[in-house]
Amino acid sequence: MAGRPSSRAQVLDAAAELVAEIGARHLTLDAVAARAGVSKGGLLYNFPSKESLLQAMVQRFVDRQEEREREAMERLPEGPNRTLRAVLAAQLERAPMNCKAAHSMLAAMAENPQLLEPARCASERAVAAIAQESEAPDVAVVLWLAMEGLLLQEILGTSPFDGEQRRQVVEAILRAAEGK
Amino acid sequence: MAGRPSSRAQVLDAAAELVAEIGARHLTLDAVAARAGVSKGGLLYNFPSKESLLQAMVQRFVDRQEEREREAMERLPEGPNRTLRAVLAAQLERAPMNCKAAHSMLAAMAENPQLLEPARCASERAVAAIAQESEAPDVAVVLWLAMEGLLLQEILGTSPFDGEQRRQVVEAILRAAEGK
DNA sequence: GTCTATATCAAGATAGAC
DNA sequence: GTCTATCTTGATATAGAC
Repeated sequence: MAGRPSSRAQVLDAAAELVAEIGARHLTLDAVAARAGVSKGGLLYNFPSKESLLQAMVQRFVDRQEEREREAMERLPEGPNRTLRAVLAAQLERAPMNCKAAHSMLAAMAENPQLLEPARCASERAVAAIAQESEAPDVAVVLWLAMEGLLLQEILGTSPFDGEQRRQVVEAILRAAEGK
Repeated sequence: MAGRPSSRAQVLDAAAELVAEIGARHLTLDAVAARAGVSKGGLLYNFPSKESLLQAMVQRFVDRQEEREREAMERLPEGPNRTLRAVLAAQLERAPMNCKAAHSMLAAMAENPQLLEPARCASERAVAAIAQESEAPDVAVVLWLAMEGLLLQEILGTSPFDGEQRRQVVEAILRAAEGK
């Protein structure tokens, strides 16, 4: 499935970057090809249709997200809400605006809302794991939702927080997850 | 600015409904005109460009949201976090899937991310009001974020909750806002 | 103020050479 | 596996009648 790095990775990166810059509706195969440094023909060899490109973008985003969560899980000390803290750390502790990849979701949504199904399933898995391990499942899920809210707002560009405010909010979420 | 009801309201309703059904990228002027029962020429008389239509959609969404918040504010008893509770009630206590109007945001975002600026400003106002009245501003903002997360996930179609789970989460958020 | 054309162009996808 | 055409459609916007 992920054989040679080839142009595939380049194309997926280019597409994700472009959405953030020009809006999901203007994400054209021409623009993606140009940005990725391949021709439209070459692009369509790897992804036979625009939908298949968007599908791959969503899948890669979900895969990477879960990988970051596993990594965070391993380096975190034991304690209550370990999974929750891992998910929060994995998603929150990156530069606010460094979430270009997340724009993949918007492009997919704009083309065909059903393409986001893999993301919905990933959320289901995350919430199930978080709720199961927690002594206060409701609180844990609310904290997970707050993180999602912050991230989604940043993707949409509607976050009302400046850098310092964001830092404070993130702190508050993480603190609550530690049970303080 | 909002002179006669004319076709404007019909058009805005039709457009918002359509996004949810066919995806932001397929929201065409033809489709909007057909759904609204006007011709494309008639549509373009009211909204001289697609962007101006989307701009109006965003503005109306924001206005209605703040209006609901004011209404909720009036009917809520005094007590701690009154503004927060009003905002939460206004946004959460409607049918989960009855948020067609919210899809206006996605259509605008897909066309031009800058069109969401009025929404960002509205969030800024909301957060400022919520934080100012609260004795624990950080907690209040986290709860607001959780609500935003739930709503945005529902708009995107990535919410992992079924009806009963959603009810529970909403309960948990509202309870926390009451300081319990 | 609303309609019916129609000009114009952008974008997805195909065909076939290299 | 990547490229350069090219076909075809669909969508924005304009012009001008009613």
